[in-house]
Amino acid sequence: MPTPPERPVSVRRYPCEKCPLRPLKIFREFEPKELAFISRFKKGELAVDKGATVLVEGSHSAHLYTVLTGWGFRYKLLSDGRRQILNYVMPGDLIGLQGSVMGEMQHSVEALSSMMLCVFQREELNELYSNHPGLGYDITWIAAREEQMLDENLLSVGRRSALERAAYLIAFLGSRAKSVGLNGSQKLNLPITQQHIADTLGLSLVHTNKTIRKLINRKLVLWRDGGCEIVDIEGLMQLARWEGLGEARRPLV
Amino acid sequence: MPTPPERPVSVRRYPCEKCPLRPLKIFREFEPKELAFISRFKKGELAVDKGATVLVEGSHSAHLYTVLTGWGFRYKLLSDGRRQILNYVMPGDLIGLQGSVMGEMQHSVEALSSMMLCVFQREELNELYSNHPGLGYDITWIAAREEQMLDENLLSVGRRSALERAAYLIAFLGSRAKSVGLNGSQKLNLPITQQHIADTLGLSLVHTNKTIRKLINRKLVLWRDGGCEIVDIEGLMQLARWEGLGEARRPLV
DNA sequence: CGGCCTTTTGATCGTTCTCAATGAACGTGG
DNA sequence: CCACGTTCATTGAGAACGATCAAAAGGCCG
Repeated sequence: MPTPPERPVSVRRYPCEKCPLRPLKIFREFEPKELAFISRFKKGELAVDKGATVLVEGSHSAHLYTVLTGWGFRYKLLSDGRRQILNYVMPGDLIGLQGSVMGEMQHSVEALSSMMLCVFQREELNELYSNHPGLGYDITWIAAREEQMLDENLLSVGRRSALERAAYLIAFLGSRAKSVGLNGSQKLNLPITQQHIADTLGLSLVHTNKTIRKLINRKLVLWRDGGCEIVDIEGLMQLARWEGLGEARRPLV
Repeated sequence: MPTPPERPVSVRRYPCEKCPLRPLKIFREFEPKELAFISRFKKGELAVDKGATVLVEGSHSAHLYTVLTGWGFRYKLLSDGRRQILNYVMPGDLIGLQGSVMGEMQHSVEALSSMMLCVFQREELNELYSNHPGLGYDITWIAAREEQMLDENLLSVGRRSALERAAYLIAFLGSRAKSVGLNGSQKLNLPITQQHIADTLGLSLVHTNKTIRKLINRKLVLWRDGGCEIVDIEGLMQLARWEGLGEARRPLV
């Protein structure tokens, strides 16, 4: 049940100067001037409920968002309802760039948990490019990183077996979550259902279930509390023949 | 047989002012200042033989290329040799942006036909962003477009049947080729083997052959002269439930 | 002519899908 | 507190799609 996007709340509980994400070592440091611009660029915060639709394919959104907290996913639908999840979004990720740059969203975004988003005004992107070329470069960097993740996903869906695919996906999400500090102590808990995994891997729900059971039997993951917990990420990576994400520091807009 | 990238030839048979691509209606018009910068940004031309490797996964290329003529494809390999073709490149496309922006190529690029590439110096990207924000924005635009194509491909490989996938791919390549004027008269001829199609769709070669035969029997395509000829692109799109590419004019760097 | 690459075909195998049903966990309203 | 609906996970059986194996045919080029 798609919920229409809320209008941004104007309350700003997280001023950019006190951004909880920025101190993470994975993000590059910003010049004070850049930070000041970002702070001005930011129009407010938007709270999104679990299950709500953040952006809809075909819409012309006037906004660009950065995820502050929570998880979501990008997906596309075929006209008969088949769904393909393209990628997941988590804290620090930019959403809606495609719509901002190319005019119309070609995919939808849904919240996997409740989320808090920073809201930016699409029109001011031009000013960003004009006055802060470093930030413009950063946006390209972010787009290139998204492309890299998609390449990896496409390799997986196209050429890995069901078991390898599942192992890859879980290791991939675990690595990303860890890099933004989403691991309570050591254990990574992914807030996704098996239906999400199926729609990401291009498999049926039933076969996905049987595949995950194999991962559980191999003591690579656990399934509890309605989500997936990673036990042995090294084992998952080895099974999937996956090298892991690059460790480069990245920009946070 | 991967051929190491040649060093750029300095001969410039195609000065930017006389670029054969720029007049095409699909590309947006550039300011004289922008054109002058691009012309200075361009370091030369590189001729690549059919079958040669243009960029290698893992390498740190100092160059960024725009395709002037010819076809190629981007791909990734698993350690046991399974290959996934990620996307195709044709005139007007930028290649190597990932390597330029993020430091290391995460995929390889191979020439499907002989190609002519415009060579740009990676280091000068910063100057581009600083002095020509409009061009910086364009590069982001190009990256977002690539992401959009990948989304579409991922949907296809993940959720379409073999027949739909093949129809989608051929229609997709045909549409792109047409938009850059690669249709000799009306007929579109794609210079790819069935092995390429198989590696793009995530299918085996044998099954790909049988699938293409069905398309031929339905009079949607022909196969001749070692390549694919499109007969009925509407029929292909309908079979794949594909809406077609957006018609927006795009930048050409 | 002989060798290579690509396409084609048939036969069999196995992975994954579909259908159908059940079970477990949770929240809600009576 | 319990009955009920809902969502998500699980299981079995049979069917279908696509993979693999093997072989041959066609085209191209030296």
